[in-house]
Amino acid sequence: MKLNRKPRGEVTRQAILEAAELVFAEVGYAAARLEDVAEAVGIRRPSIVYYFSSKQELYDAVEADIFADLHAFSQARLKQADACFPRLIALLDAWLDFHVGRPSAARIIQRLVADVTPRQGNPVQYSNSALKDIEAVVNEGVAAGQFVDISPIQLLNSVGAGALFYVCNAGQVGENRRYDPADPAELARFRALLHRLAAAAVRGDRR
Amino acid sequence: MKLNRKPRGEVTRQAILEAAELVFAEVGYAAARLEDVAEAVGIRRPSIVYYFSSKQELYDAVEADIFADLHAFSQARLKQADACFPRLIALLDAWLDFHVGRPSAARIIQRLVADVTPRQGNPVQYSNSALKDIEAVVNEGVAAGQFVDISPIQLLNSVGAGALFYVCNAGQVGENRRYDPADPAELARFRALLHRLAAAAVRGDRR
DNA sequence: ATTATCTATAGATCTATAGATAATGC
DNA sequence: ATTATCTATAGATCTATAGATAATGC
Repeated sequence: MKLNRKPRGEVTRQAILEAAELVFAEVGYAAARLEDVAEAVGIRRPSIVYYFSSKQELYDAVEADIFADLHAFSQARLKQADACFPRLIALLDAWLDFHVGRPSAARIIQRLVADVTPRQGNPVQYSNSALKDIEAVVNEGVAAGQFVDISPIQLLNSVGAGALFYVCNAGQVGENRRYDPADPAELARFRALLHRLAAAAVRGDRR
Repeated sequence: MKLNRKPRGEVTRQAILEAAELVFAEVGYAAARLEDVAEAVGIRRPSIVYYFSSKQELYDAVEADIFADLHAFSQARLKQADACFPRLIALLDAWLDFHVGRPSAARIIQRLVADVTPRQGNPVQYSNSALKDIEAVVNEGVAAGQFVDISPIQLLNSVGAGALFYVCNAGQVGENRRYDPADPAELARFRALLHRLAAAAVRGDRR
């Protein structure tokens, strides 16, 4: 049989995927040049086609990879929390840590949100797992009577958006406001802020 | 004298600016085609050059216009509030209402945040006014001892990001989660949520 | 033999530019 | 005369494709 389809090329394939993520993140799909991806990998541009038959297919693979990893990362964190609110915090922390550790993923998602018609017809083809993650956690809390009645999407758009902005905006706010999102003190401060916001979002106004 | 530089062409110039904002918002700078801008205006592509000498210059004009309008809109709202917290709310509401009323502007800013090196060297060339607006309001509240000690940029990245996401994400969350950001009930709910978050952000954890 | 990578080039697309022409206002 | 718009085209870029060639593993 000739089904052993995991030979040496797998290394190249993975290298292309990683390089492509960086390039797409930096300049976006349209401005991204396969030439740059190839150069980063150390191969010639047409060799990419051996693994990904088109630019779109390569981009799709990158996006699919990001959301698969984000989902797996989130689920691992969620396993460590039982109660409703700690689970929400665990998910938000997972997103924050994921994006801080992989800013290229954050930028790609940030661009995805900006697009009017992403994924041609099915905008959540790859992102659906993340949406379902937060829906599950929020609905669970609401059902248990521990959260006020809040829409998961509204929570996503407010508190959830924070992790992306925190990572993407670091170098965008001008020379004198620039910060390092991975700096422990800076990150701890932002995390504490997000936790306070999450509490305010689901526990209602208790002032 | 021949300095009366505001003739009939002004109408065309404005039309180009508006059409360009829509096109850039929809697909981003690189994928935007001047052909589409021209078509929307009802002129031929090369005529654009009579008003804007290059694609980049046209884009810059769009971005400058957006931030100038956002700043003016914000200042008008801020005039109506005196106390520190109401001023913060006034600013956040201004941003929310501005983006809801002009989603193309929201998308362009959303893309701006995703870019790694926007504005080639000076990323805040046009956005600085917005950053200064929120800095002023936050620092004012902190100085008056009415807000906890919070970084304006962290507030921007958390609560401030919400307005953009709320507008941009409306059609991106899948068929069954889609919403209309301009729907009064939906908007009122989101606004109330943002207000709660703003309170939690600046007033600290008072539970 | 199969897998992986390369050279060379066709084809598509878009911006920018040159230069002609039409419309408008004194 | 000045202002505004058009036609036609050069030039730059990038992706996709065809087809050759090299490297690897039985």
